[in-house]
Amino acid sequence: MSRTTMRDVAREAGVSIATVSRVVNGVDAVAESTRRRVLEAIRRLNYSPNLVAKSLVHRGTRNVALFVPDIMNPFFPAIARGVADAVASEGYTVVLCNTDDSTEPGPHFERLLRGNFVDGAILCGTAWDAAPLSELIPADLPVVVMDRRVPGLRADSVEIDNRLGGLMATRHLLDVGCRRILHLGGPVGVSTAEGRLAGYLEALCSGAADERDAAEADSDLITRGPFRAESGYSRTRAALESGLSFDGIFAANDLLALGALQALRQFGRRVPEDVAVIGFDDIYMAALALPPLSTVAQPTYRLGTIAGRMLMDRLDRSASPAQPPAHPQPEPKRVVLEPSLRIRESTRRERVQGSEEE
Amino acid sequence: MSRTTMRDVAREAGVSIATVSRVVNGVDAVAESTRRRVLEAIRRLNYSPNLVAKSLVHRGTRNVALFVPDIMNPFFPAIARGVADAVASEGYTVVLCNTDDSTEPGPHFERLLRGNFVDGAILCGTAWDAAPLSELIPADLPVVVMDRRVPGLRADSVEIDNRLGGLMATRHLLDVGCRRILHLGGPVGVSTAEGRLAGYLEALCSGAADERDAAEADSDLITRGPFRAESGYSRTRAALESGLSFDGIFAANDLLALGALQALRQFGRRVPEDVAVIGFDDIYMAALALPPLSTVAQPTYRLGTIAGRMLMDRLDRSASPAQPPAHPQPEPKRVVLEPSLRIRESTRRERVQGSEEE
DNA sequence: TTGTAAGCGTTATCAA
DNA sequence: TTGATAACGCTTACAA
Repeated sequence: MSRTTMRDVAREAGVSIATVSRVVNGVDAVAESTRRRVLEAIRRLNYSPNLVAKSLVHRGTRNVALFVPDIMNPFFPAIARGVADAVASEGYTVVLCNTDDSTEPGPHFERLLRGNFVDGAILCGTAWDAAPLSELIPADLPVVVMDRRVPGLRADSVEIDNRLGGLMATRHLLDVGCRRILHLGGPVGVSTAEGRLAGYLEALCSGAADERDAAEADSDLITRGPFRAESGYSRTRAALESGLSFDGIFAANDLLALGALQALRQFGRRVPEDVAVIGFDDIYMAALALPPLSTVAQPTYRLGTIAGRMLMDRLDRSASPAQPPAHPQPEPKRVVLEPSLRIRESTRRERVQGSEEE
Repeated sequence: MSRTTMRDVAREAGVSIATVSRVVNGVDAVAESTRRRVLEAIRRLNYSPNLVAKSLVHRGTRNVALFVPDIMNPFFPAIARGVADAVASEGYTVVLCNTDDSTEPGPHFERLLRGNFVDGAILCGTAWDAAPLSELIPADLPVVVMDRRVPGLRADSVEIDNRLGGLMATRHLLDVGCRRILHLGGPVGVSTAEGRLAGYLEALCSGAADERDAAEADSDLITRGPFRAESGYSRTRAALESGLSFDGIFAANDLLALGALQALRQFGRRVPEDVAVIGFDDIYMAALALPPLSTVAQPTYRLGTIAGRMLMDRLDRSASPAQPPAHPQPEPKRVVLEPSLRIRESTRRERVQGSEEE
């Protein structure tokens, strides 16, 4: 009834369990004849080693945990795939957990990380504070944070330059002639949202210094809320109904922008003629939108592979016996990638002035 | 340096390791005073139990494996989420593996299923044969198959009625006046693709019996190939270039349909006026396409939750000590869901005759 | 109510 | 080249 074990194989082959272990792992050197006998017994019994037992001895499952807010959100599958591919090359598999934007690590986190079920973890887009995290994460378990930052957490991180992205988006809108740009911002306190807003403000301020008629940085033009399409829809609708005037929208992500597009269409505003719209992320729906949505692209798959690699590096290091004497753990690494502008129909209109940029 | 164990807690609290186990698991009854001492020691030492060791004793990790072709394919995230939610309610987590349409189970499969790293598995859209699978899958490890069927494998399964879906799609096209319907089929031998094609043929044959001018079932109108957008594009383009005449397209999935839309646009064919197009799956991009794509919707999230639940049921059963005497394992269950027609712009034109169906 | 000790299925050390 | 045997961290009879 139960699965066959090494003991069974040993009995079948008439050798000790230690010898079976040796041939299974290919260590030590076994006489060719016994080796053959053992292999034969393994085949006959259809044996395969129990990795849980192995993990107990080695103190390492070859699993890593990946936490994302929601795998159904089109931003995350490519990241998940990137991580999976990166770690698969070292024989690791990924345990996927949806956090649903919970404000603190849940039971899954506890179970996996503290229960030794994974050797490392990647936190993507989580909204958890550094304090509870640092307390919960075992000292010997490497973690890499991506997308959102977790200020104060001592961990490797990968992200894009969100400020720069916000700057690029807003400058582009200014370039195509927008003067009053509505910002559909992300949640307050979330690093990605804050960065994009900072870029927006920076573009507006430096823009005003130009000779061109100053674009306005009006606090009425800034709204904050969840990164969801409905929120983009309702906030744009509210702006439209309140009679607020604006000729451009910079949405902090594509979902928000898609919602905005819908509201605009409903109110008979033409895009890009009446209002130009740009989003952030470049999820594939962006290219398919009506009209196709300009956006600031993130290299999601690559972000995933980088995070995966960083984790593998830490794992290799902690596995190697030779600890450098100075720091037991090297300083956290931080990689910041540059986003890139993807211009499509939603902002394509004749330039107001100069500034060639294709 | 190493993680704190029960032994440490026992020493700290001045009790035996068995007692610590008792209070951690809340069994047996411990004197309130010692219980408090143990709890206090746990807190001081920041102890949490090692689940790998626990799994070894209990012969069960609370993990299940989910195999999908590619989590980046928009059809799968909702399934993954459905599975995750269903199993999370019983304290299970999911290990995600991308199979990339490999023709046989890879090392991950071996590792996870045979290495006792998961208690069960869900195979979604895999293209593996029953023979290697049944040999590889341990007898005591429940598996549920979804999306594609694996003929000959003794396992629970969840799927939609693909033949019915093909029938509905084709009938709808006939209803809006199409007479020569190009079928962009999926790969040969894949159950979903075969089912949809069968429905297409059935609709055409029964349609011809009507008094209405017979729709043609021309073998030139049937193409087969991978479920990918590029394939839909190139096959449609080839049909267009060869001068083949058709006034409707039934694509075996949305990705194929999206590709077809692109080719049609490039050749100046109007959709739906010149050719009506319908897809299959209802991935969210479908609604955002240009024009919005009619399609046969699959309840993906629900498919996932059902598969997850089926697996949980098997797991509960195998955990319970009371084995029914007759069959050690009850017969495989099979649930087949009905797809539903989602009509959008890509087929919206005046009906040719009767057949109200909104 | 508590402790001792025998597993769970491996690996690894030490003798033989 | 092989075999005992003590871990790995926990659960669970069985005794006390």
